[in-house]
Amino acid sequence: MNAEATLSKAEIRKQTQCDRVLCAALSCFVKHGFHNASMANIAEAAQMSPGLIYRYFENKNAIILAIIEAQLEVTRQRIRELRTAGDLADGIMEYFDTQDCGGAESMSAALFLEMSAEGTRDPDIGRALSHFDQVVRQDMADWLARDPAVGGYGVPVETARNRALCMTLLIEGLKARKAREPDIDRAFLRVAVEAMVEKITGPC
Amino acid sequence: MNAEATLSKAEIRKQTQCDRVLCAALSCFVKHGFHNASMANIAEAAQMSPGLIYRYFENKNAIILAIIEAQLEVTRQRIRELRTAGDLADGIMEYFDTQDCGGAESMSAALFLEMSAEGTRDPDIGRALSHFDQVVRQDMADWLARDPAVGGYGVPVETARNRALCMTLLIEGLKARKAREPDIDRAFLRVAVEAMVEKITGPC
Amino acid sequence: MNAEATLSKAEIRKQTQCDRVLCAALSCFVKHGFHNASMANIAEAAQMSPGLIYRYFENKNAIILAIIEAQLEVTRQRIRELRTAGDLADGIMEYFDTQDCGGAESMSAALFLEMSAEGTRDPDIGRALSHFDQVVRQDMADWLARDPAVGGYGVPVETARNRALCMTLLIEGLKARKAREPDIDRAFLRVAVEAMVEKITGPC
Amino acid sequence: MNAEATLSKAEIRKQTQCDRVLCAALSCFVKHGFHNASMANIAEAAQMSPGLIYRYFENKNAIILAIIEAQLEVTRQRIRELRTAGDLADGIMEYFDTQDCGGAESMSAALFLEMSAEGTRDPDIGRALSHFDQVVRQDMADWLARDPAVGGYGVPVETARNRALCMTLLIEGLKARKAREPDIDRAFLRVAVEAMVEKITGPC
DNA sequence: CATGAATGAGGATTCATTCAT
DNA sequence: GATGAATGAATCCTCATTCAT
Repeated sequence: MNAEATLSKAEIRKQTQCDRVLCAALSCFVKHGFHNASMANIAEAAQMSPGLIYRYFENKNAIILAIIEAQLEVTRQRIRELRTAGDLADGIMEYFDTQDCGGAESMSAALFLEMSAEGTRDPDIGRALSHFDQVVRQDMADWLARDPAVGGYGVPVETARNRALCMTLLIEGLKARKAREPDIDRAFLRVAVEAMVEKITGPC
Repeated sequence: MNAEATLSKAEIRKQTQCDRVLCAALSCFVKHGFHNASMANIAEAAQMSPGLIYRYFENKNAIILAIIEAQLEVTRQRIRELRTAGDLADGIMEYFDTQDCGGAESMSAALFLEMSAEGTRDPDIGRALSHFDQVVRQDMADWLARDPAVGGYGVPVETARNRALCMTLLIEGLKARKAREPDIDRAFLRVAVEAMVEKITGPC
Repeated sequence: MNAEATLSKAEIRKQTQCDRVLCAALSCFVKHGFHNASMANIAEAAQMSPGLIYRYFENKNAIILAIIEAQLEVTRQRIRELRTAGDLADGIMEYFDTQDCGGAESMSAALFLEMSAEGTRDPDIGRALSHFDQVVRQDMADWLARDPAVGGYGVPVETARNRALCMTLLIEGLKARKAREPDIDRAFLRVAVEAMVEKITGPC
Repeated sequence: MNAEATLSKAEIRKQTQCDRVLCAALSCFVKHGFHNASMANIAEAAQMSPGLIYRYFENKNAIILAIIEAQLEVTRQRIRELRTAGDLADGIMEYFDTQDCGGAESMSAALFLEMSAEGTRDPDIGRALSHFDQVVRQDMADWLARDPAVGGYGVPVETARNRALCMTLLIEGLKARKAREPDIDRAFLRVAVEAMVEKITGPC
């Protein structure tokens, strides 16, 4: 019991420290980009020594891996919130608007793109992203298939996964746009999003 | 005449060398990513000494800038070809299929994403991409607005630009997918693309 | 107390390391010249890795800047010693004799000239040298103006600054000579110095 | 005769080309400093190809050597002109005022210092400077010793060489000043020069 | 003669990672 | 656990010099 409590305390500590690193790393990656953010930058942002980071993460790559994994939960939560939003177009526009909120809770569009590219080269990252997408798309499909009475769109199960893929294409298209044209006229963009959303939620 | 021929020869040489560098650089960037490809890599791929590259390009950055500009022409040409393609969905699927053809004629999806992210940090790249998008989207809009008799879709001019934005979102969404899930079931992906395309070419 | 001691230890370490770099750099600059001394040379002389130097100095330029500043103190001290020297001509001859003592405490004549030239091109160095000269010339003027009873020469204040300039011209002339003709007959040189010194300390 | 004429023509050509390089090099060295001026800079200034320079000079060092030699004549001429100047102080102030005349006929103060430092490291340059000084100082001595009736100062031969050394110290001191404090108050400087000159031309 | 493309070694600087304290 | 000094390989870029044309 005593031992267990001690261990637990240690584990909590570890978790806290990991979070601190992750949080700092995310904000550095967002600010400078993955390749230009140095471990020294991260250490400073996390208010710890560079050496200490290596107690919690094997190397720089492991940090990015952990960030991707952590994003999975954030994203699933966001999808759950999408369900309760009045309008899907609004919900999806959020992906354009909020993705680089100064805070550290979410990847910026640029970092998202950078990671996607990195996954092409680094198998670990590739796998992590693949898993991420798998889970997220299933969540989306489940939701689209759900009965409208409980906030779904009643899309037939067999189409739902395809519509989820449409959503993915749309959302990722939006992220690319956000990176390339952050000041695009929002109203104009929304019209485009609405058109696509109609197709996603519409009849087959 | 002689002088002209001499000058011309020198200019041809210069053009050839520039192309060699661009070609080599593109393949290195595609293979290793922009940040991980070193000038030494590029020099080796171009079969020249590192120093020589600097006779043709001011620095590493100038090389991607040139690549982006070169891509503009490739892309406009591709759009022109889209017009003659029987089916738009097929044409757009090409963006998924052909983007990292081993050769050096085209950016891979990953490099496209990387550049988009980079444009966020580097103003020169940002400007180049912005110009790229501007031109390409206008080309698309023009085409969508053209009369069906000449291979267009007769979309009202005022909607055409918005539909062009939809196409952009779709195409960039596809590029992200290509990077993250290169082995996705093509048929399944095509269904999604068709759905979106319908919206783009359909009635208002 | 403990914290204070720890901090102090770190600062001492930093000071020691800075000194080590400065010392090594000075000896490299003296031996090879500023432009031909590489950071690798300096690192080797300082028995550290090249990278470590950058923990203590922002770049190569910052090193000479620091050397110049350090020289200011050395020079002021030398001027103070001049006062107690029996004969000013002897004191000034020291500038010819001791300037490239093997050790690292002082710039060689050659490095002095090199820095003076460099100050023409690099504004930071220019400013550092300007400040150096300002302070040193004032010290000299103060001393010349001081009452002979306390080791001065009783030169009227209004002339003292001009006589200080004369001393500067003489000393810098000597440094140039040292660089160009290190083996000049000392006795012969001393005669010349004496002649000039007479003018500096003599009546108006 | 024909052969001789041809040879002569070739030699004239060679001389012209050498001069062009020397002129260009001097202006580059003055502008950028010896170490920062590249052969490419010089070639551009001389309006010839880099390769061609090597037909006339073995390497960069040989250029500086030739410049030093060429300066000897310029300097001797200047000394001859000094004789006719009404006032020696004025003549010497010229060394401060005209040394970096935009043109290429004369070394800037900075380049003079740089060369002096370089002579410390490069034996060839060292020898060239040594010879330069030898000749120049003898010219000065001769002049100081000459009868006032023919524009000299009638300084006893045995003192004249020493006074010439004084002049050298003064002139080189001025050059150092010019580099370090180009905007010094000229009137103030002249007072100092006058004081020293008095000693040089005065009675023993 | 003349060109200027080409070389490749060398320079300053950065940074992920380690390890003595 | 925590520090941060230390390493050293790797990066981008420059430039004196050569040589095919």
